[in-house]
Amino acid sequence: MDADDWGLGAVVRSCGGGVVPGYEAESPRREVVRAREDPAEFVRRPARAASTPSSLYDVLEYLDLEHEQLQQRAPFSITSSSGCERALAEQDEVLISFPAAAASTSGQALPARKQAGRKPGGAGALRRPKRGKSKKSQMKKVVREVPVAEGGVNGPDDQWAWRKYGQKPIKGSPYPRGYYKCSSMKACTARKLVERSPAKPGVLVVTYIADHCHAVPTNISALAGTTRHPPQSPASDDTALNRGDDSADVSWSAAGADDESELWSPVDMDDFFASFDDDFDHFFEDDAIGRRVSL
DNA sequence: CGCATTTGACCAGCGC
DNA sequence: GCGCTGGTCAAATGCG
Repeated sequence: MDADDWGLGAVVRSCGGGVVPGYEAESPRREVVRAREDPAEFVRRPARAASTPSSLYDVLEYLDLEHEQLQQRAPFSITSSSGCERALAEQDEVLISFPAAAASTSGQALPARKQAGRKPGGAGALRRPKRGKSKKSQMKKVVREVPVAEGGVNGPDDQWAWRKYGQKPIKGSPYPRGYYKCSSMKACTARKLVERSPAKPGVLVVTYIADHCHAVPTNISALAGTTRHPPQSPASDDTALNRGDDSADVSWSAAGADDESELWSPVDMDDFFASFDDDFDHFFEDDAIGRRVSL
């Protein structure tokens, strides 16, 4: 693990919520602002680029803390499937709708489905029981609605390495839901659920569950092999997507459908940050937050 | 050969 | 208490 200094800090913060001595200097907000100021430079530096998602995660955590202000200032809306206040209070689940997506999903409550299903343990008699109190309800969930045009399978800012471990048709939705695990580290419990919004096929609902317990892979190219691309297996594509539902056009399959490139365009950091450029500017600099961003 | 994806089966939470 | 449904596992399969 060639943990980048910032990345490590981010991970530590992300996992434990604590602050590692020496890392606190680089606040997530500052990172975002920095990226905003010079996106090109931000992306140019591998470590920085890789830290983007962490930054956002950190920002999310920060936003959780400042949810009230956020509700009013954030360039994206935050709602919760279980009640905003409660969710924010318990850090239960947060829905983030970015402008582009919000436009098409305004007023639409997220799938907000119950957390049915067991926790770990798996199916089959051979599976480890792992009984006990379900941690699922305790896990932090970050739900994001992302326009398909704005991001790829992994979402607009997702540079983690994900491995698909399942796909299921969701009742009430013509689109199946893909289940992903962080493939960077076995011990990492971070997961991701990707599905299309039933009402808005152009919007992806990405649910991040749990935090990564490791640094973001600094070498992006190294991720190329983690999330395999278009399996080109004519059979697999169809069968996988058509089976169990009639989503014949569901080429979004995280596994990577052939026409994925049409639906999933690479993320342009400039565009990404530009969408809420000014808002963040105000948001972070506003004294109402209580802390001022020092640049 | 190694790794990711596919896919069917299983388990458990939740609603009725 | 039962059935439904979501979530996860792991064998099979395919690709690089």
